[in-house]
Amino acid sequence: MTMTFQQQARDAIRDSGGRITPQREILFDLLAHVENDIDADALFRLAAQQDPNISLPTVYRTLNTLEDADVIAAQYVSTDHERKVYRVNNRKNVFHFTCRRCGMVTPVTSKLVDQLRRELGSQIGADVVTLCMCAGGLCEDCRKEESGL
Amino acid sequence: MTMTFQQQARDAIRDSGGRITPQREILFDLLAHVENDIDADALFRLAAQQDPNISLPTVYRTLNTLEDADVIAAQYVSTDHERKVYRVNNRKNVFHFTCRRCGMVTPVTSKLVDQLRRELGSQIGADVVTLCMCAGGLCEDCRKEESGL
DNA sequence: TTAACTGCAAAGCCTTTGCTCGTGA
DNA sequence: TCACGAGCAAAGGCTTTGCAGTTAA
Repeated sequence: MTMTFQQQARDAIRDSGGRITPQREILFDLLAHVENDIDADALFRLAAQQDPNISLPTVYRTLNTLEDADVIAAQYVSTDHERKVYRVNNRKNVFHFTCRRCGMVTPVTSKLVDQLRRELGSQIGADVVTLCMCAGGLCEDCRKEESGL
Repeated sequence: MTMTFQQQARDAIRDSGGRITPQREILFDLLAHVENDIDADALFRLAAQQDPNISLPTVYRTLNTLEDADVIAAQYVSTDHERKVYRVNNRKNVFHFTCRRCGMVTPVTSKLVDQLRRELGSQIGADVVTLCMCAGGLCEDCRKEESGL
């Protein structure tokens, strides 16, 4: 019996004493349909199409609430991590490679990530909930171009 | 024949058309002797002990220059990545676990990291230079305390 | 000489916070 | 009813940038 993301979100928020508002429902819906990651600003702009009065602080507050409730997870993606992105809590093994020359971002995945999470957990006795990884370097094309210089 | 970090830094900067200033020499020396990671502000305060006139923008500019030249690498450490830390380019397998409850930061290491870097490289054909990882969750003590609630 | 660097001050950028009004339960 | 959430505006915190004077090469 699977619960929709929206239901999970509502439950998690209510469980922590929070309330369900129209703005939050909009955000739950958007998050449920987001392909991969989304940052606060992009989410805000999508939400604004449905409710032009929604505010950026509301988006941030809702994202933080959902993050605290472990319904979504935050990661950094871009070359410089300059902005957080959020993701529904599944497919935690996907992370990103950013080419430092052309800036292209490639999603990558590896079974080693789960292995790493487990190893890490037993190493320090902690409960490793989030494992944020960002890889950087030269992509195949840029490597060729640089060696051709 | 090993080169000191200071020499590497000087060479890399000169190779890219940069100049060696007294401020930069101070920073090279400090970086060479830093145990693990250091953030811009901490480096700035150390440098200020040697030259009270050194400025934070100079520290940032030098760090960025060294990062561009691959002499140092930048990573994020704290729970929210709110600040970059820099590290001399070795011991790349060390990363950090931050407890989201007490905020304690534990350095961890794993052979899987190198494995992951290689797997990643062959997966996308890229040259994976940096692999920044940040783990988060509950540390052993906090886990006990939370379950005892 | 002259392009690069420095220090200062200010701007940028993302995110959070204070405050007052509104509203879900 | 009333504590929690929304919007607005402003503050925070780290990092970068514009500018005019200075300096390495």
